Amino acid sequence: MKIVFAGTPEFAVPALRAIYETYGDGLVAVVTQPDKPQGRKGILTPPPVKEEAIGLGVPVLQFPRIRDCVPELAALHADLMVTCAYGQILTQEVLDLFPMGVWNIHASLLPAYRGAAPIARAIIDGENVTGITIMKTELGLDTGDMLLSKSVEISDTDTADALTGRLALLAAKLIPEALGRIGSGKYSLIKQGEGFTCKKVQRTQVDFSKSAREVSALVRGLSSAPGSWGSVGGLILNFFYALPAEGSGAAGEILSADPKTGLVVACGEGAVRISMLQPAGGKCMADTAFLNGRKLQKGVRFDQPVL
RNA sequence: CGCGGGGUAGAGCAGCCAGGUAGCUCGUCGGGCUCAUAACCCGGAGGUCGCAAGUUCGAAUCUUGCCCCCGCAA
Repeated sequence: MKIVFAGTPEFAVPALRAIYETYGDGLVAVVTQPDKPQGRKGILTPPPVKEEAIGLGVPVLQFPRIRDCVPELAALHADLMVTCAYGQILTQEVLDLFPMGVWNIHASLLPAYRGAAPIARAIIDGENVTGITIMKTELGLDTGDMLLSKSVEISDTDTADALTGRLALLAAKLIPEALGRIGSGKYSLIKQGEGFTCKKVQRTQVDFSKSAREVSALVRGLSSAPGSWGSVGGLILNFFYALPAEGSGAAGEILSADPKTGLVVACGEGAVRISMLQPAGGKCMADTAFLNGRKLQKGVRFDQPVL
């Protein structure tokens, strides 16, 4: 069975590795997004999947638009393709290249959270369970029939990073099993019910008028990318971790800001302790470390987002 | 040449503009007090002030060059 793997970010790396370990040379090529300029200096950075593929010695293909590169893909004469956070929409032409189909690894329990950023969305929404679904890819966005899925619990202290890591490992565990079934031809698919599609998440200014629970979920869901932030006294702070804490006050009011108790900010309902943050120009640090050097006045309020 | 912040003790910062004894908070180590502590009191250790050159009697501080880190934006 000749397999092509299409994926891009860190999330796809364990799955790629699992396929390589199971099928070895059966993994004939890895398709990934082109290197993108990153950072202030615009350094061209290869996506994680590319680096992993090179390490494994698997040929790498990077198409600016995969739909324009059907001949190159066809030349591989592969039997099937696995996609995992590849980052490009496939066309029917692409799908038709693979006799055994194109299969997608998606980080949610479909039909919930189709589309982009399912992991961040699940945390932000306060879900307590999500998972991995492996499904047949069709033209609709994550609407194909499901082969198998497995759930993972979300704790109310989870960050997107942590959850992404766990889901990536689960994906790596499931994909060999899925490919085994597909290879044997003995499998059945389940149709998806009514679902919804979510959009990409953006860097968001925290609205402290929401409840502590919601604020915490937002911060954890966007940590560490694309991030949530707030501004107080002309200072921009990126938030990495926040949990509900004791206290109450006007939304955005700093209830405590000393190195012992940490940074506690009042929300519309309850309060949150922002325990990991990053000042503009600085590194990510604990609130206690931050407060050792920068004094924040108790009672001062964080700016509310302008709508 | 996209805009901007920064590099001073293990951590986070002040000091720089108006050169002249290396400071603060936290941590750490030792001692004291307390039934107790995110408590308090006393004491100690710990620093090539990013690197190099220059100006000067004297540079963390002024000048020039270089290295590194980071926030936005893309």
